[in-house]
Order: sequence, then structure tokens, then C-alpha cells
Amino acid sequence: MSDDPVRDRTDDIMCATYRALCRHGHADLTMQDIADEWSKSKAALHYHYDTKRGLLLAFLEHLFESYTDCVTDPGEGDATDRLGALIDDALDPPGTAANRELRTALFEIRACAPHDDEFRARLERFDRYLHDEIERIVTEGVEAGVFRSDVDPETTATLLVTLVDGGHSRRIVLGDDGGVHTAIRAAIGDRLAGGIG
Amino acid sequence: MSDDPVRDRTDDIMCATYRALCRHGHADLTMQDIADEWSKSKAALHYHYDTKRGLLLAFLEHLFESYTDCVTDPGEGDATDRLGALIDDALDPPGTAANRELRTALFEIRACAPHDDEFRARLERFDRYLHDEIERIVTEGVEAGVFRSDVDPETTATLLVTLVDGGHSRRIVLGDDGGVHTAIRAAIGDRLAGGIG
DNA sequence: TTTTGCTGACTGACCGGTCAGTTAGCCTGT
DNA sequence: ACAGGCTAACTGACCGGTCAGTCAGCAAAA
Repeated sequence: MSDDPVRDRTDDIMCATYRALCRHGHADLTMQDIADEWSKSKAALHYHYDTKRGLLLAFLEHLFESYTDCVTDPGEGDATDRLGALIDDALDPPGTAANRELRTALFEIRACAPHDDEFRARLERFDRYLHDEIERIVTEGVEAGVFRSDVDPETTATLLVTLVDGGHSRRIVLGDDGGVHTAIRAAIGDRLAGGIG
Repeated sequence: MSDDPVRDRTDDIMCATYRALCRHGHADLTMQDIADEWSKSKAALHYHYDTKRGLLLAFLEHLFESYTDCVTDPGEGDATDRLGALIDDALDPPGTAANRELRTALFEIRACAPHDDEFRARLERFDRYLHDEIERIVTEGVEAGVFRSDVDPETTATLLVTLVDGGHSRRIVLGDDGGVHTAIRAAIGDRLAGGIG
């Protein structure tokens, strides 16, 4: 792959962790599962990462980079279209196979946050990133006159991030979409264009 | 307490489970923890509930009853006020001490849903109940002319339930409110009164 | 006497983490 | 060219601890 064997190996381990998480979920994930996906021994994994927790924290950082690559303001076109595309990507990050499994695993990992500040800090970054992307698009949309002039970008961003969070939660718990997309589009319509969807 | 010793004992176990969940969270919850709160042995717990999973499923049913008692359409007053009160209760079910701990534990339990249909079914009931309560209030509000006539109660209910779910998720992961209440009130304003909060 | 409710001791499985030892590759002095 | 020394990476066996669930037996109620 690259000319950096250390980087290659780290990528291998992250990919193995990804596959193991999709296959087993977070609750049932063992170091052995990850080692199996990596086709190396469990001890080799502990050679590179002292603890399971450390490995998972590293994985979250790795995932955040992919996330900011996939879920990003397209930067061109109407603010309405950009916002719509961003939200769609946030609900269904593209470019990753086994999407549903990964979302499920990430959802399980969120349950660690209340008990572990380092996990919480990593997960906060995902939310804050999306919040800021939305806020920027809304601000620009208001300035360009595409959106109503009386919307508050900050409140709007919080509203939409909360909806995306809730959407993930509902889709995972209820198992299907359940009208989440429709509801979010309706909320955007209410707020930014003053229409009712 | 009551004159039904079986019912009393069941209540005792449910209360013990509640306290153990608040104290340890779901991820770290053991049968021993619940037995300790109950001041009986772990084997006694297994005498009444064959498996830990069975006990937890029973607990979810028990909790659903409390939920429908606490979180309910007040039935009197303006539809706007009733909806606001319902949403407030849904975000912070009253009448239970250690509220934050219980919400956290319930959030952790949600992570079981993708892997266990019986857990999913129990959790779906919470969402569906809230959805239907909201939908009814919105429908009545539209009929009474309090809300705009062009809102769709079904979509609105999905929107608000998703927001409440997302609100719980954000409060637990981020640790504080983070403007969720404000955002939800703004969304209600957008949709039902056509104003901007 | 039988049933109900319970206890303490126990089992079996699992899992994170450790450790002694092996292998492959690389540098260095001769 | 090559022997010796060193290190990074890895393996297989193992340890300590945890936890759900079991079981034989005891006490009190019915």
C-alpha cells in the first residue's frame, strides 16, 4: 500500500476492528474477535495496544477522520441543497459498506460515554463537527437570502443535530426508518422556508 | 403493603433492580448487584427469574407502566400547554428520584435492541405510546383551531418523538442539556404556530 | 408430609491481560 | 562475506478474575 509499514499496520488493525465491530457489535466484542479479523494473535494486538479500551479509543479517532471526509458541506450549490445533502450523509454516511452494522456499533459505544470521559470526549467531536457544519451553511443561507432572515443558526444547528441523533436512535431501536427522513425534511421546511411539508 | 405477598415481592425485586441499575448502569449490572439491593441471595433471584434477561424484560414491562402513569396528556387546558407539558415530562419523567441515572441505564438498554427482538419490542412500546399521545393532542389542537390547519399530526408526532429521543441521547452523551429544550420549543413554534423561536 | 422460599457453595465458560520464548530482519565489527 | 548482537513483531500457553446459572439441603408454612 503506502511506503510506511507502521501506518499500513495501524490501518490493518483499524479495518479489522471495524469488521469485528460490525460482525459482533460492541457488547459482544472481544480482543480475540479483532485478532481473528486481523489474522494475528490476541497477544499481538496487546503488543500494539495495551488495553482494549485504548484500542477502541484509537478506533474512534480513526473513525472521526473518515466521518469528516464523508460527511461534509459539498460547498457548491444552493444552501438548501447543501444542507439537505449534509443531513442525508449524516444519517447514512456514504463510502462504508455494512453501514447499518457500523451505526449500530457506534450507537452501542455511545452507551459508554456516561461512564468514561475519554469516550465522551471522542463522541462529542462527532456531534460538534456536524453542528458546526450545519451552522455554517445556515448562516450563509441566511446571508444569501435563501433562508428566512429571522432564523437563529445556532438553535437551528442544535435542532438538526438532535434530530439526526434521534433518527439514528429510532432507526436502530425500531429497526427501520419509520418516517425519520420525512420528519426531518419537514422540520427543515418549517424552519428555513416557512412552509409545511 | 398490599394484601398480595406475591405482588409485594415482585415490587420489591423491581425496586431493587431499579436501584441496582441506577447505581451500576446496565453494562456493569450483575445479578449479585440486584440481589444485594434486594438483601437476598443471588440464588433466590434465580428462583424467581430463570435468567437475567428474563428479569430485565420483566423490569422493562414494569417500567412501562410507571412511564404511562408519569408521562401522559394532562387532558385539560390549551393544546399548546398540554403538548408542552407532555414533552417536558417525556424529557424528564417526574416522580422518580435518580432520574438521570435511570435515563442513562435505559439508554444503555436501548443498545440491546438490535440484537434482541424481545428487548426491541418492549422499547418500541415506549416510543409508540409517546407518539400516539402527541398525535392525539396535535389532532385535537388542529380541530380546535389552536394549531395551523395544514399540519400533519402523524409527521409532527414522529418529528417530536425523534427530537425527544435525540434529546435524551445528547444529554446523556454530552452530559448536559446543551440547548435541547430550547431547540424543541423552537421546533414546536415553527410547526404549530408558524412563528420562529 | 409436601410445598414454597431461600441459602451457601459450587461449576463452567469466558475474557482481558501476561509471559517466556521464537522468528525475521538489520546493523556492526572483523 | 559473515558471525554476533540486537530489536520489533509475534505466538501459544497460561493466569486471575468474573459472572450466570446450578444444586443439595434447610426452615417454615400449609
